[in-house]
Amino acid sequence: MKQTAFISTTIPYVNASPHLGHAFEFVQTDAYARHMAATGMDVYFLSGSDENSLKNVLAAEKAGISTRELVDRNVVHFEKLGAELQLELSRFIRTSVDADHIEGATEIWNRIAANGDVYTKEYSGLYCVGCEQFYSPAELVDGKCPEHLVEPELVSESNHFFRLSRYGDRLLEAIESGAMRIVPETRRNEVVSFIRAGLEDISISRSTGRAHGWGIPVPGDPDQVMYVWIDALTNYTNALGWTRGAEEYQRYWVDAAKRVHVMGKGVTRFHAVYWPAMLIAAGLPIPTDIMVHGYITASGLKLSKSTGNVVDPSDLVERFGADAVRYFLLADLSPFIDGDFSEDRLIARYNADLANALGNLVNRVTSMTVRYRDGVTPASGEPGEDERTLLDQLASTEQASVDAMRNYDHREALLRVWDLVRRTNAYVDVRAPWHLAKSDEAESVAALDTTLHHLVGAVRQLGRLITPFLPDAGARLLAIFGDTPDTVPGAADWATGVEGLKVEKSAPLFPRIEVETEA
RNA sequence: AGCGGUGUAGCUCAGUUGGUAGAGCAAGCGGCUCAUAAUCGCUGUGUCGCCGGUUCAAGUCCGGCCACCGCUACCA
Repeated sequence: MKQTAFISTTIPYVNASPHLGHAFEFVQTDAYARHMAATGMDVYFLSGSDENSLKNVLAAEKAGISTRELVDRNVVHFEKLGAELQLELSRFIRTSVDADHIEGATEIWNRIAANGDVYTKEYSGLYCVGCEQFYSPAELVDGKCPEHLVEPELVSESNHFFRLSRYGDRLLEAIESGAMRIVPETRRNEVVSFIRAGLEDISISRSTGRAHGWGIPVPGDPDQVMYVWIDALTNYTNALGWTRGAEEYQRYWVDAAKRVHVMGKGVTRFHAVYWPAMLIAAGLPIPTDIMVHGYITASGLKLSKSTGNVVDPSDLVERFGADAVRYFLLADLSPFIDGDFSEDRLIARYNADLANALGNLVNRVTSMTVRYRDGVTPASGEPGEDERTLLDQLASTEQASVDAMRNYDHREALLRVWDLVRRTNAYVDVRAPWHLAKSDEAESVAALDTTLHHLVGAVRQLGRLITPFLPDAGARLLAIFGDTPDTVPGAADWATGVEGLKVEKSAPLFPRIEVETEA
């Protein structure tokens, strides 16, 4: 029986087009999901869109269209980006459309209420009419809304509150016992100190009027709609159909070995505090892993529409391909802290690692196999010291890569895979097959056979190892040998099926990206 | 302000429990020709942010300082 796992991205607002940050989270999460699957787990990978936000309502009004229209129009860009980046999604959930989401959010609300954790309270705050949102005094600049530069009004409203204050100890226990792991450490520290400072209850509803009638109604209170905490966060379990007795919920949430949420640093608290507290209140299992990534700047500047510093990930995929974009995001950026994007860096990475190191390796190996052995991988002779060195590298690469991914460090994992790429290129030079091919002596013939056998074996393993990160490239590489990711054995059995593999000369896996140099 | 973190080769970063500073990229030199002008080997005198302390020995522990970043609630 396979172990099961659940993993999710956050669900972005769809009030604008996706930017590179969304692509980063998508690709990271996809790599984690594929890697877990590659290690034998049965994985459910969820993404979706947060459509009930007031921001969408305001964006629609500005555009002069209905909220429904805006949301339907924008969500397409996100789904399209997911497809372009080759995400292996189990589902893309839409919070304003999907009936099981609305049902699930309602049911969670009822469960929390039944647990005595919902109550009504007058909430008053400083409200900016222009922004249509409340500000805390700390957020104001000279007592004024930073956006509109007007003093906000003191507005009161009766809201439903969730007794978050009751859950501090249980959350700390979950974190400290390791039941809920927060990665990286620094985010964990932040969460712990936040909880230690004492939790206050949070408002979980808005007046229907203020929400412009957009949102999921609060059960038994038509004057209120659910606020984002319950509405958006519950998508994770709702997607699994938990209110409908769905087998998927049991399998991928309750019985799962891992329940992983991947998110940007800005929403850590909601996922590491509010959400698990609600789950505990509702009697559902809490996530096992909270993975927090950083933000991306572009050429040192914050991504922002106002500065015109926008990087459109779809455009990058179109120009450089999904492999190049995925590789840059996964190999060049830290999984945990802010990173910087520039086209130069993407191209440099692509050319150095994909085109030169790996792509050329595949090319030289296939070329030699075709030239010296008519494209049929020979049986190996007696392996020697050079082969042992190569195989040691294969074993340690496999292990290091798995260890790194266990800690969500995709950059480290790829770095280690490329150790094997380099080692394999070095092996070619040490063995110099082109010299061996010049002699008909039995010894040389056997040495060449042994060399080609190990080269094909190593390259095939590389195809398997890169597949979770670069699914398309992995598949294309393996196709050269008539393999698919499923037909390649693990590192320990690398030699299985190598003898007799037919190899055809093929076009370069990763054509170099040529940059015209300025005069 | 409180709490947490970062500051290591031109660039991006590793550096377990203290023991003569590392990787990749870039750059230079040499080799090879199977290969996408690719590849392989060799090459770094780096004040390990600054000052002081502990120690036979500190990037690695302690104190102070400087710079930058994150969190401190209903705001990605």
